[in-house]
Amino acid sequence: MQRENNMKKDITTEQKIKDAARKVFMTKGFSGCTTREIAKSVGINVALLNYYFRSKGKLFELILEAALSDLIDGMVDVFHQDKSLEDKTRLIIDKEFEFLKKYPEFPLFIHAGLNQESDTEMDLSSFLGRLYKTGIFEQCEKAQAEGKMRKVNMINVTLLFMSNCHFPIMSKKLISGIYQISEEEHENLLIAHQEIVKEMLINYLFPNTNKHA
Amino acid sequence: MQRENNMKKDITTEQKIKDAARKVFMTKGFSGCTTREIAKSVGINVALLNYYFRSKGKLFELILEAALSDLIDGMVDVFHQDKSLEDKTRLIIDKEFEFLKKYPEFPLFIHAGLNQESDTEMDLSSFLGRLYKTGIFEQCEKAQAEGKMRKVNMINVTLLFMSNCHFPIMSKKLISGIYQISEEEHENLLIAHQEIVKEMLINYLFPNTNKHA
DNA sequence: ATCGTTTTTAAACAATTGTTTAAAATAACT
DNA sequence: AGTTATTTTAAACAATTGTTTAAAAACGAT
Repeated sequence: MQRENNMKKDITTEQKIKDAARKVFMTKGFSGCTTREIAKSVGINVALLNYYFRSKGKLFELILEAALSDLIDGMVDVFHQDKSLEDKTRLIIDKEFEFLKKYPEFPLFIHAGLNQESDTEMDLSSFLGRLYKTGIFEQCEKAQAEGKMRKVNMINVTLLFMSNCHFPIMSKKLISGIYQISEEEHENLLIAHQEIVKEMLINYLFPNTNKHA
Repeated sequence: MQRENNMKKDITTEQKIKDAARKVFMTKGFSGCTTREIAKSVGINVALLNYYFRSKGKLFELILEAALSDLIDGMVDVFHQDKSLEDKTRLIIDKEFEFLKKYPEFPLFIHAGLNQESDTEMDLSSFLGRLYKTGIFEQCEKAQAEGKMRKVNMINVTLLFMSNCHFPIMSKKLISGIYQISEEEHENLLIAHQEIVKEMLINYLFPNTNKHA
């Protein structure tokens, strides 16, 4: 009965901790930060952190799982719409770039987080069901059977999308470090890249409907 | 004069530490491991670690820099050859996949490592020169002027290559977790993906010379 | 063998870590 | 009001952290 009755300060302490933990974990990683750091950023005592969540690890697991859920949510939102696969492709790339520009630490956090967990392997199987329910796989199968979409395994398709959306964001330091470009130049780079990825993926996945140039 | 005279046990202690540190840092990250853990894996005392390298941070910086150098080396090797851009494309993708399958932690280590350094921002400018000296940029410029290569900024090209080679490897846990596939299935997935990436990038970058299907 | 240098170790350092305990403050309920 | 349950805190906990100090061991040259 911790959640039901907080109408006044509609942001509960538990939620405040989660928010702060998310921010800190995202930027510094699990072992890169301390519980005291999180507590301080909320303005509470360290012990309160273990009062709500049992341990640092449990809290981290919670944040990571929520982040993964957000990731799937973004895809599900688009898949669920009544649009052509080409439109969905453009839409999902735009949404992904927009989201990731806002939270650039997201991809690195996810992957580093999944590799950190030595004890409990996180169960990701539930996410597949949510994707299935959008009907995206059937839509692709149908398009592939009709020759409108290239016959590529859906896991490979997923990989193509994620690779070309997530990596450009997470490689900011490497790319701008090697090519010696400013913050602003990197932003423009990403804007251009977003269009490149859209065209490349559409050309590759739907070659027949898009013979141009 | 630490290096010159070790003909007997041709692997010096300093090098043994570096090797062990590389392995540990790669899999656990900077703050995910301890100096004692590294020392133990070498079979030496902790103090010896600070005797050769001044601190944990210094050692990490060294390892990270070496890894980045390896990354560039792989590209330089291919760029330097006397081959068509299409051939170089295929070659570099094959090499990259081969290398990354051997060291799957590599991409995550690089990016997490670059984001860790709060104190000293690593200088990556030297790498650009090594790429320039291969003549790859001129070769691309010429091909672009002749209409043989799509007019895309070279940084975007770099991004396309790295995205599609590095991300598939580093996302292993996420992908095989969501799609519930085994180790072996993931290996096959990567083998298929390698070909997909090759075809997609060549089709996109060299559209005129490769109109097929 | 002996002396000086380099390499390696054991031990200790102070600081920080995640977590727990017990008490205080706040809120809820009657 | 008073009593109970919930929330929050201060303090302490044992363990671990990166690093240093001083001594020992191994080595090289004479």
